[in-house]
Amino acid sequence: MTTQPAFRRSEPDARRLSLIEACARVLAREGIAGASVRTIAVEAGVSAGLVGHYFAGVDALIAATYAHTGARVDTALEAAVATAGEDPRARLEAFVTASFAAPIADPELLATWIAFWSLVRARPEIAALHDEQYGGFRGQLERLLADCGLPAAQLRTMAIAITALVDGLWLELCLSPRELTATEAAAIARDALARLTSPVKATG
Amino acid sequence: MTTQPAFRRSEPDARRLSLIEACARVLAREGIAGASVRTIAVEAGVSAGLVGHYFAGVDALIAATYAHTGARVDTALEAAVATAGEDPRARLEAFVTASFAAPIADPELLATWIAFWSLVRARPEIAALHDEQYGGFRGQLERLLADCGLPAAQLRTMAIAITALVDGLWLELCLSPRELTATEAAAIARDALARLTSPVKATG
DNA sequence: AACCTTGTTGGACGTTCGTACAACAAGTGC
DNA sequence: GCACTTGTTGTACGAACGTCCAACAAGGTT
Repeated sequence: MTTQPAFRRSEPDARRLSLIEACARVLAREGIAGASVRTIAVEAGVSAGLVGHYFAGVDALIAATYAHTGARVDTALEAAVATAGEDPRARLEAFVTASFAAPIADPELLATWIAFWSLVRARPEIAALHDEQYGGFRGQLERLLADCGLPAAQLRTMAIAITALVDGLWLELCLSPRELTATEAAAIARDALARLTSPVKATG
Repeated sequence: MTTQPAFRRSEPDARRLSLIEACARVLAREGIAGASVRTIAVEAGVSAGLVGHYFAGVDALIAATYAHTGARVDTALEAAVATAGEDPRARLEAFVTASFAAPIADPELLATWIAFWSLVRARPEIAALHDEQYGGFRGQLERLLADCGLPAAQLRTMAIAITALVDGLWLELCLSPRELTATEAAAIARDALARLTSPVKATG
């Protein structure tokens, strides 16, 4: 197919990364069912044996892909918050709505997430990785909420609620983008955020 | 292992059901990676060939398991609403919090859901099944919200928000029950529901 | 220029996969 | 009690799987 030499040597980190990216593409295209060592190796343009050289198995590669993708998400979230300026309220809103725009609102991400979730129950060390990622998201949200003046006693509860809202919207957006558009999802999240964080009115 | 005859004939529907239940158990125990025709057949106590007799493949079996489990969820939700009595508000709250108690808050359900989600992107007919299940949930929620006097213009938006909230909480509850208990998830959902459905206060 | 380290290949191995099919047995109608 | 239908088994087959490893080549060292 190419006139190049049979293989080119890469720096270990670059090769690791190319395998991770290939894994993400395969997961997006064929789902976890098609994510075999061979398929991923072909996608990355390397031999099958090389995958085993860098990762203990497909599970470890999926975990690494999740970690890498999670880091990209974190970066995007931080960038969104930074762009929002100084107003705490604007920063909170930017954080919440960033999940419904590129690069986070991406079906390719969902494929990685689902593949990872499918490993959580059977693998304690993978469950720990999930807890870490989820806890980081919630922690950052708690900080933004505190900056908005939310009482400390409500921080955890409110952060969990907003995280659930964002995750649920994001999931549905990625699963059936024909039923729910990114614009609408963002609008719903903005409105729900306003309602959730406004003081409760007495019932009756 | 048994002194019974080599096989016992079952009614087709009963056999189908036993295969579906076996599939759910395998998904819960080993994840989608372990859900092969052979494994499921052993779990159901039948030969491997019989699975092919009832389902076109593992994907079709997973789809049937999803449909069956979804129907069980619908039944549980209807029962919760019926138990709540006549007050529209109580009925709405019962519907929302039912997801955080048996039989819905069950990691075994999550395994089925994740396996199903992993097929959505690559299979249009499975995506349609998801849209149907999700639409049914949201439709029922819209009816309950309408009974509570919510303006028609807000029905869709509010139902999507609440569905996302419930899904997100349920997902997190099933993924890491050590971090989030069912009781806390239900309390959060109740509180968030109250805030979401209370009139917005003018920003000041 | 000879050498060493190591990323990389390609093929071999045993296992498990999905599928197909002939043989068999449990009901059912007569 | 005999034929017929059909749910069910057991086996066999090719394809794809994960894993291993000897051989090879690229890049750095001396």
